[in-house]
Amino acid sequence: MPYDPSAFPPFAVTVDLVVLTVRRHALCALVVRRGEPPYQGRWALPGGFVRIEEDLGAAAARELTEETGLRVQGPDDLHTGAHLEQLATYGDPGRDPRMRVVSVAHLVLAPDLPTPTAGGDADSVRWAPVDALLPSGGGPDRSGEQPALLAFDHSRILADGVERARSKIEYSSLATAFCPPEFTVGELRRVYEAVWGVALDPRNFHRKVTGTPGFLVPTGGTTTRQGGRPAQLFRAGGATVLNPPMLRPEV
Amino acid sequence: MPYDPSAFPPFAVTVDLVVLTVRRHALCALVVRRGEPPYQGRWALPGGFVRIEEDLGAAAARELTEETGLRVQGPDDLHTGAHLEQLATYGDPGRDPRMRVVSVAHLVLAPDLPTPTAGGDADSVRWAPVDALLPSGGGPDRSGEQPALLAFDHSRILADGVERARSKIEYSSLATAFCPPEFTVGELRRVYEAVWGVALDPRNFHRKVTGTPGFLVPTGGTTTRQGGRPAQLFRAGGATVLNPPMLRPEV
DNA sequence: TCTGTTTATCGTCAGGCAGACGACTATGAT
DNA sequence: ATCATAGTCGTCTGCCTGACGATAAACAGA
Repeated sequence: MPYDPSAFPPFAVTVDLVVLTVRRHALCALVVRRGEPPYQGRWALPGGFVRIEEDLGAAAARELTEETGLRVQGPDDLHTGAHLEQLATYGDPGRDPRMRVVSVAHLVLAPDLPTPTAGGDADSVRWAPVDALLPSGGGPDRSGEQPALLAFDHSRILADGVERARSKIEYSSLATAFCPPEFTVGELRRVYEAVWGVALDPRNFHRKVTGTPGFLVPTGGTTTRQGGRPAQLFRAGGATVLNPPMLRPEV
Repeated sequence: MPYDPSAFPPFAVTVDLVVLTVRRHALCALVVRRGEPPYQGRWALPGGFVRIEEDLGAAAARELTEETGLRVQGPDDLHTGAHLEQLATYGDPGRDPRMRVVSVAHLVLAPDLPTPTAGGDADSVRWAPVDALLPSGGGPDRSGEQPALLAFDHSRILADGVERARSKIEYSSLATAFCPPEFTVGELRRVYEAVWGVALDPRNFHRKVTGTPGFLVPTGGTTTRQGGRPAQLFRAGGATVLNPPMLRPEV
């Protein structure tokens, strides 16, 4: 196809955000309530248009800050900000009834936060457990599937983001992105348990994470904020890949 | 940000294709020679504009067929066509000097083919070993890095696609997408060796792949097309994930 | 025909790692 | 003081993998 600059079809390009955190032993996603049609009053993923001179990742980081006040992890503050990565792009011609919109979805993993009411109005943005947003999260049996709870194709995007997070903490140290800068082995285990929805053996988990070089770095301090015996505090180490991986239990 | 349909910035949306195959023990990518500026005469990944009423995956499949004659694996012909999946989206404002182009890159894994001269003119499209296209394929030492050989940011896209293929054959049965419909264990092993650039022990490899349920299904036939003792022929089984995975050797 | 070469396939053995689970430690709550 | 809670250290067993020996079945060439 010869190049014809005057003939390219114009698209709207947006970023949508799957922002995940762990609150009260549950994996939660950030959702905003739509104030206008279509899907008025329904919950949706945060997002917005990409500006004409803006990189995709920068647009995602900007939308994140605008809607939640979260900052993205930079090269400096390696253990404070949230982790952001591109997830996938959704461009079905019918996904937005108004016009042709191609949305570059991004995945954000953030530690638990007081409450996400930074940019927009307070009660139109909130954390929702993903189990409530994706009812058929279980097996491959899709019979009796409920209609999607989220606007547009956002249920699909959320499901893809959750699955990415679930698989990525297997072979990377990304689970620490859900934790505060200093955390205990038990807190990290509860992250895995919430994201995977399973119970893990505390002893085997402790052996695995403390035995993986570069995963955890002890800070020297201890804490009893979880009750029980004081636990050592750790920071995330420099390792980004876990080899061998921490496989989630089957069945 | 309130929605304003008359104010969204218009983008051009394209698909770019990382088409990989294994030829003569080497991982090769499909490249086309550019006939017009910018980057006239340079090699680039195949691709083109997404049509205004066309899904992203459909656009990728269409471009693939137009430029190579390859057909994508459908639900019917499960073992003939090529595997296609979305790779990532590249939208840096400066990636195309002419205008703002957002490219949704796709990854295609195809069996070795006679020659890819279906659509365009013959000598402007060819298979090139990825080692030649990505000289610094080795370690993290990026000093003395050569300028990119491919046009635009296509070297980056190709590198991402190659890395995706290398990691994905670890934990999925996708390596069979590089093989003809019927293949031997040795041929499958040579695929792994070419993609990873390593030598694998034939005995351990044979034990692993034949012992993974659902990976390979014997057809009953044998072949000597590789020389030596006749080898059993297999088809790809129904399994898509390999558990435990086939980890590539370290070091 | 015999021998060497190539590829395929089966076995053996030792080390590493994960799951199951016992035992002990150090806090706070009652 | 006792209990409940959570953390940490060990043990044992079975599975998987890497290293490698041995055999089998074809072809090429002397």
